[in-house]
Amino acid sequence: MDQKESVPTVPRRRAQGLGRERILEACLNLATGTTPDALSFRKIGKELGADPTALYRHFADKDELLLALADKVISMGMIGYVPAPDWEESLRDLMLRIRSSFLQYPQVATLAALRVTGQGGELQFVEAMLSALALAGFSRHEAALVFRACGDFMLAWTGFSAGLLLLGQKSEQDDAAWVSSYDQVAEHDFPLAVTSVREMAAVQDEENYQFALELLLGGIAARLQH
Amino acid sequence: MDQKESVPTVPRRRAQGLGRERILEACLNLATGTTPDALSFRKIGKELGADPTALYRHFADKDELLLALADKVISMGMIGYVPAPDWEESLRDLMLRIRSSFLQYPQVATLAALRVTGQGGELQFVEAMLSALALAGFSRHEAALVFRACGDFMLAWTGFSAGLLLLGQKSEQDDAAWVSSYDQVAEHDFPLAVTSVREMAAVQDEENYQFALELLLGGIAARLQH
DNA sequence: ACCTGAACACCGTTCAAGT
DNA sequence: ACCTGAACACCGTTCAAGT
Repeated sequence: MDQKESVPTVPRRRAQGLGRERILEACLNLATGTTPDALSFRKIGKELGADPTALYRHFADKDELLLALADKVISMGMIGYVPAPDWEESLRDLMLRIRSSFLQYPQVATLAALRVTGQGGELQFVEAMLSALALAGFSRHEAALVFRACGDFMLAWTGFSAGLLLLGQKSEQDDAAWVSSYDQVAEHDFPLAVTSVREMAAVQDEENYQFALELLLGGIAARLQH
Repeated sequence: MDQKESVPTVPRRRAQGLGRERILEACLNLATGTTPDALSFRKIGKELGADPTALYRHFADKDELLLALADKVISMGMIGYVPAPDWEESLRDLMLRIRSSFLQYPQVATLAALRVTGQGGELQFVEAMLSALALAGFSRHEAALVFRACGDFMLAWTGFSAGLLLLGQKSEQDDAAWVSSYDQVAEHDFPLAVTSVREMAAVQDEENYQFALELLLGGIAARLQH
């Protein structure tokens, strides 16, 4: 009630100050979409209406900014998650929702897929995964191994997919070149490759991930029956 | 025998000319090791004793150079491959040998894991994979789906692993930070994560890939039994 | 026909200077 | 306490000029 605390707690106080939260918001805005280098300091600065180097006042370097962004993206992906009665359903849900959250911000996904944030969102995800694996009946040791396999499977493939999104039309050119180059190959030398190239090139990344995920989950289930 | 053709065909003719082969060799030399940006045009030029921009005389751009490099690496990985009597053994072999060939040149792996070379090495790999899947009894359509799942699993994870190699000690710092940050978390809130973090962090990437690969192969085998 | 070197538009990061 | 702007050492790529 005195002069110091009389400033009302309306959200717009210190609106022109930078602050970590405002910076992270601006970064997520920029990271929607598939522009490579969308997250350069110069572009973030422009988005914020501030000098690029002002960011160093709030984050030690690009790395720290990136990890904070990544954890935010994981947290957003965990919103609304509820464990299913079936452990396999929970695993599937987790490995789809974090992936799709990352793919909304491809630039964050490519840069942070191989990093450990060590922060809240990641903790939620890890706890949920381990909980599902415990429910499945895995021992603590086995659960740790299966978690790493699943987690890195998801992160590796998500980084891969995000890279494809950022490649954009270059990736489509690759697929076209795949078909046309195999068409010029002697069918006698590579009969299976030449016959199947169209079918293989037609597979879209998202269905491919889901198919591989089912294979992986199938392998995990098979492992439970000794 | 006349003056034009009298130059002996010893290997050292046009030794100072650049040529695609010499450039590719120099690139592979530079790409051994885990230096990020080892394959910049300026560094390649230095390695060759030529101006960086001279490369544009032999490759349209960095992309074309990269695809040629990637295909060379795949070809090297296929050397000595012989199909096993067991289809599962062949798949495993292929998905380990191409990975390990790429990981000898991490810089090539990160840059080219999500590209299609459309060239000879890739053709050999694709044909060998499809051949193993046909032996397993998969239909043409199913084989195409399983190939894409296996191929992209291998490429995605290999790109992931190469990225870890290039991160170097930063990646080790991440693992250390993983353990220490979870140690500061209330065990009541995240009991499983806090209990298992050491065990999870201890898993090495190579064993992790091999474990996940076995799960995937298990899932494929399970799928064959309807 | 092939190579050179200056130049352009970008990076992340540092640091002295401003307010 | 926070922000600015010039500077540094890098990128890939283009282009006029050399031989």
